[in-house]
Amino acid sequence: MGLTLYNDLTRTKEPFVPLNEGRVTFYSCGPTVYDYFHIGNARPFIVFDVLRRYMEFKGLQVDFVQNFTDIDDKMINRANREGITVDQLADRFIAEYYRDADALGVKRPTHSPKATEHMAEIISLIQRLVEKGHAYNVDGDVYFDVESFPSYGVLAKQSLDELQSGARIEIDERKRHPLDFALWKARKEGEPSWPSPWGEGRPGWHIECSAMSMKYLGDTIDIHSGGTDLTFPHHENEVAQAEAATGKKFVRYWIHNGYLLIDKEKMSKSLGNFLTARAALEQYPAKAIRHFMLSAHYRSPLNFSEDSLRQSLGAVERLENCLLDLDHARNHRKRVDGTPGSDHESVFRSYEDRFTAAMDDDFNTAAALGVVYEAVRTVNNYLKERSDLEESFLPPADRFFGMVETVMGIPGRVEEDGTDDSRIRDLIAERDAARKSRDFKRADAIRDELSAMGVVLEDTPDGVKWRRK
RNA sequence: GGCGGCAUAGCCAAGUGGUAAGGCAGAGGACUGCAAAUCCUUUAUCCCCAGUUCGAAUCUGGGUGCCGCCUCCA
Repeated sequence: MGLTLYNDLTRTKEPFVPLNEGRVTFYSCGPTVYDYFHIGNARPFIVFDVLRRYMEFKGLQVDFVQNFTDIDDKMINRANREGITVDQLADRFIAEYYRDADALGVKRPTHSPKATEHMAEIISLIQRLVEKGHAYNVDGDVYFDVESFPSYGVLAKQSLDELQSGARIEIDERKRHPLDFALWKARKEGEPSWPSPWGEGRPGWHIECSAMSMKYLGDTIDIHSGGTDLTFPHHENEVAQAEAATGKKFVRYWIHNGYLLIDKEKMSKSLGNFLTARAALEQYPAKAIRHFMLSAHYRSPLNFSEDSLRQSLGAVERLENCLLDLDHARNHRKRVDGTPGSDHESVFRSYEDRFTAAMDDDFNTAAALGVVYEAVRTVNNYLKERSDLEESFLPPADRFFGMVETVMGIPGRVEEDGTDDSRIRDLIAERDAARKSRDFKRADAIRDELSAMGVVLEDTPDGVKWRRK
C-alpha cells in the first residue's frame, strides 16, 4: 500500500506519486531568523521531519529544502533594536535555530538556502514576471499583478472578489489591485539593499521561496509544506509567481499542519502566548516533545499544555523502559531455540504492517503510535512470562522498534552525560552484596546515593537494572 | 461578509456504516525486603435535534459551542 496525502490544492486525500520515481522533491517553509522559535513553530519542523524520515524509510530519496528568511521587516526592526546588522542577527539566530532543532532530533535538510544569498535568482525571477506582463514597477517597487493570473486564489479557494471583501488591508493607491503584492521593495533609508534593474532595494515577502524552490528542486516540485496560516497569502502568492513565470505547475502536493494552541488560542509571537522551544527543552526532553507532536494528526489543531507534555513524557518512558528491558534480557538471559509454533516474525510483521498502513494514511502518526504501544505490551508480556529468551524473538522485535526509532526519532538515543559508569557499577555491586546479607539499611543508603547521582535502580529476576533519570 | 477546521472517557487522542485504538491519570489485584518497572481487571448513552439505513461516532439536514484564515505569523 502506498502513501496517501491530503492535498490542500484539491482538498482531498490523494495517492502520493512522486514526479520522478524513487525521488521526492520537498520544500518546507523555514524560519525567519530574528528570534528563537517557539514550540508552535516547532510543530512543522518535527512533523515534516517525520514525514521526510518516513519517505526515506520507504526507500525514497528525499531532496528536502528548508529555507532561512534572513531579510524582511522583522529582521530589520530587530537588528536596529539590538544595534547590530541584519547579517549579524541572521548568523546568530541561524546558529540558535540549529541548536534547538538539533536538540529536538530534527534531521538537517538537504539544503538550507538563505534569501540574501539568492538575490540573482530572485531578481531574475522578478524580471521574467515583468517581461511577461505579470508585474509592474512603480517608483522602484515591483508588484505582482494578480489580475494577470486568472487562477489566483486556487489555494484559498476564493475568487479575487471574495478575497477582497472584508479584507482590512490599507489600500495603496499605486497598486492596480488591492491584492497585488510586492516582489521588490525600493530601498528605504537605513535598510540593507541590493542593486536591481529597478534600483536599490530588497525582495518582497514571498518571492524567495519560489526562487529557491525552483533553483534547488526544479520548476515543479512534489511537496511544499508549512503551517496552515501560510496557505494564504504566502503560498497562494508563491504559486502565482512561479506559475506565471514558468507556465508550469509549481507544486503537486500542498500540505499544511494545524496550529499548536495554548488555552484554545493559536500560539503566536504577536499574541505573546508562546513558549520557546528552548524553554520547553529545559523542562522536558526532546523525546517527550516529539511524542507530543506526533500524538495528534498533523492537520488537527493540537492543544499545548504542561500536562500534555507530562503525559507524553510518561508514554515515551514506557516505550523506553520496554526497550531497556529488552536490552537487559538480551545481555543477561539465557538464549534458547525458538519454541515451535510461536511465530514472532509474523507477530511483529503484523505490527509493522499496521504501523506503515497508519503512516500511509495521510501520515497518521497518532494511529501509528497506537500500534507501537501494542507492540510494547507484547514485549513486556513476553519478558514477564518467561525467564529465557528465544533466539527468534530479538530480530523481529529489533526490526520493529528500529523502524519506530528511524521514522519517529523516539525514544531517541540516550545522551551521554559523561559520568563514569564504573563508579555506578561498583556501587550497585556493593548494594547487591548488602542485600544478599540482608543489610537493607546499607542497601537503601546506596540506592539513595545513586538516586542523587541521577541513577534509578530496578531489582528484577534477571538482576539489577539501572538507568539514568 | 467569504473560506475553512474542530466537538469521542477525569485529561490527551485515533477511528468516515457493523455496537468505540493507544497513552496519561485513578481504583482494585499480582509480583516485591523496600522501591521501581511490569502484568491483569476496571472507567465512554461518541455536543444537541431530526432524517437516511437492517445497522451511524461515522452519511444528510438543522442547531449549539469553540477555533482559524482573508493583515506579519508554522
